[in-house]
Amino acid sequence: MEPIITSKSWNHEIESQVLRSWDLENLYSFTLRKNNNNDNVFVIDTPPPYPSGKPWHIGAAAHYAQIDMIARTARMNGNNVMFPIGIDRNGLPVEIYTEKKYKVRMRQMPREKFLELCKTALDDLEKDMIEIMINLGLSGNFKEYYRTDSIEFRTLTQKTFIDLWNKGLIYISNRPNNYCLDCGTTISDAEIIYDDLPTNLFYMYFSIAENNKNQLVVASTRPELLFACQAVIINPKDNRYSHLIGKEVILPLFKRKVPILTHHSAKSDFGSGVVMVCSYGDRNDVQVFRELNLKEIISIDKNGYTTPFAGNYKNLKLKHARQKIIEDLRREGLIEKEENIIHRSPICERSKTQVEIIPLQDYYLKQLEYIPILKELSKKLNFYPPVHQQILKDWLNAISIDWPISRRRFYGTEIPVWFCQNCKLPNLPKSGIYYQPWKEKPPFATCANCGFNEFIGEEKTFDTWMDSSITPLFISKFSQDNEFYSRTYPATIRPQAKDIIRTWLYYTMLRCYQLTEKLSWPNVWIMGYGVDEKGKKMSKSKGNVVDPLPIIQKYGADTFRFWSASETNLGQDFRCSEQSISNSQKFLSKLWNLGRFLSSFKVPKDLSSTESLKNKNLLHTDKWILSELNKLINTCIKGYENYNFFIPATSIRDFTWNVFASHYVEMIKGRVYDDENKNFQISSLYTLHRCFSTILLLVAPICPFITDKLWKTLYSSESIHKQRFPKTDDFFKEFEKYTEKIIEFNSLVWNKKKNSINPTTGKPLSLKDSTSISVPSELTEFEHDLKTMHNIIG
RNA sequence: GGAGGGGUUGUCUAGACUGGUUAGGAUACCUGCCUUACACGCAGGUGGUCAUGGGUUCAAAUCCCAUCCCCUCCA
Repeated sequence: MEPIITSKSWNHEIESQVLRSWDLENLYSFTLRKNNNNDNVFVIDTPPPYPSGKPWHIGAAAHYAQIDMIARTARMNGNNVMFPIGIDRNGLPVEIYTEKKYKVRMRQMPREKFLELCKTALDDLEKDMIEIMINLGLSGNFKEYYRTDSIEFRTLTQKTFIDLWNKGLIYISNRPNNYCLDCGTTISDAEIIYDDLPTNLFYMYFSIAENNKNQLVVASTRPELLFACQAVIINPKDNRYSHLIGKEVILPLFKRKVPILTHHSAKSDFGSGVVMVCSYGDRNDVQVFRELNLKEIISIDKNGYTTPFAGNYKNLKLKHARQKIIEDLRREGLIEKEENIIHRSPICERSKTQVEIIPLQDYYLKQLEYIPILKELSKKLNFYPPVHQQILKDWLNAISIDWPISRRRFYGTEIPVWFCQNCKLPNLPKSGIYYQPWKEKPPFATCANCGFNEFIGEEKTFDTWMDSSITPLFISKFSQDNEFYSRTYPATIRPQAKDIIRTWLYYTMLRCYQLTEKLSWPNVWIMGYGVDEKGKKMSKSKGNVVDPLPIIQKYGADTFRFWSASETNLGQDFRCSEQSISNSQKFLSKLWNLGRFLSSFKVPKDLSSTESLKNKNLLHTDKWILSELNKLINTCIKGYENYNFFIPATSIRDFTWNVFASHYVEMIKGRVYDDENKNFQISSLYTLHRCFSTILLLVAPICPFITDKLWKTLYSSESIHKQRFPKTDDFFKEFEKYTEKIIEFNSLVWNKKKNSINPTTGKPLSLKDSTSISVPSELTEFEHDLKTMHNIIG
């Protein structure tokens, strides 16, 4: 019989045909079965990726490929799988991208216009991501993919804000924040880069208040902030100054008394070991002010001028104030010495000027009081792998302030608040509608507090995590469709990357608990990140980001997916090298060619029935490989139970290539072609197909394209993705013991032939040449197949 | 500075929780082979002080302590 499959290798261009067939069959659609409580609904809280620039990250593509394996695993276990697809589109990265791409400045153009540009940029970036996800074979809901900047999503974000505000969980407060004087705006930590810059370290004389004489030397790089100094600190272990603790010093020039306190952040070996704490020279000052409960003195205004607190030095550009203060200190002999040092300074990513820290009004979501309950809930979370639970645990122990949720940014969900022009108090609208207070009139006429009728709309937007932390609510139609919500919330599993446990995972737990009093999912699956060939994290600034698209186009999605699964264990970082991706292609080729071989032979009818197995009159070689196959099924099921695709991928490859193809197929070749001996032939054909169809089923979640193509070619018109995983049986367990002996014997024969010279050709014996060797007694039951395989005579 | 993860052949990686034959695989390299599925293949081979030092043990890649180095996150 001629093989149905003729091509000698798996052509990944077939993948697009397979994709079309899935679409036509509507294979992956999700609908709740009516009034069915045994629906086995399996909800994946898919991470909505952020289109922040090109190219998309190869590690991210691998991440989504594996999330799809979770969905396919669940389906093959008989679940009704809801696999939503979303795109996260709010926030800062796209603003920066837009500014660069269109060469504009966000604050130097109409807000409306800038938002339009961001949208255009996002649409463009999003297209690429969606295309990659589809081509990767993701079995998600692309027809109704959601965007976090859609009216529906933003309405929900605003609703949750309004609800939490009404519950008293949100407050407005003045707190120090990063501020770029040059750009005239608050900036987030993400916009700060650090640079080692030369500066002067001034050793200044402070006098002890008791006698106004004993002088204490304080070293600082920021003498211009002297007037905002509220304490000097010393390391508690530094015994040079222990006699001064609790006393006061007098500030030079300003003659104000401040206390001498201890704090662990003072480094004894830096400067004189005495540090002045001003509001605010750097991040550490902020922390010390908070921890030592110091009263802040606002030193700089939004325009970069010194405040009236600077006395003689008020209303000066910070630079001028610095010059003047240093001059005066020198003139009065208050400087012991000056040193040139290199200082690690925070720099604004765009203006390249130093970032200042000034207090600004922001919104805060209460989280501190929720930490104890979240700690309890986190114990109930199943982590895959368990080791990463620690990251969440550590974070829950590290949180020290409430969450600042407002940003002075444009492309985000607007904070739905209007301030009364008269009493200045905030007024909130009813939830359920999308509001844009920066350009809209409020949906109410008078102030709830004083009755005045003029308002100013809030211009700030939310931190993007305010949006993305409610994905489990959005996908379950929270507050929209109660029936749907009650059956899809909590979700089943949250798959996500390791580096956003402190943010996405934590914020989702917090927010969903505050809104529903439930844990948003019982299972969390954590993947490591894709690093470059040298093991370093990929980043745009390093320029080592690998674009997944050309790789997928070159090798195909299944190769990419198989590589991703077989590269490293769950949760570990994985190296991305084209070499190893290209190696994965070989396995698909192997699979394809096994299929080609099998496609020459008729498929037995009762292949999938386990019952028929017992009644078959199978030969020993066949029983042996079935015992090994059963071991494989066991291993794979265990791996899939933990959503650890490394285990099935590597064990399937090993079995298929190194046991099934190399030994079993070679052993039974004689029998499958031997039409004279029907019983022997039937036994081998049955076993061949049983093994191969099982392999296809087992690897289907990892390589959905090639398996579906082979499945439909050989076994059924119904897609492999409608099938269940194979079940184990122990019928032939006793044959496992032969594996090692069989491999050993085959190796022995191959070696013997290699080391024997064929007298006519003068070359080593070919594998088809005959030889004489005795089959060991323990393998007597396999003698027929072994002799045919090796052409053993005598 | 704090926390977490890791160091196994030229390169990548399994094994470590639960100590026990020759440390498994992939790739690269070398040698032979077109053998009725596959040269994207088959067969054979070279290559390892399991980071370093110490401890526990009859026995350590594995457990304990210390040190060094790398990566990531936070400051």
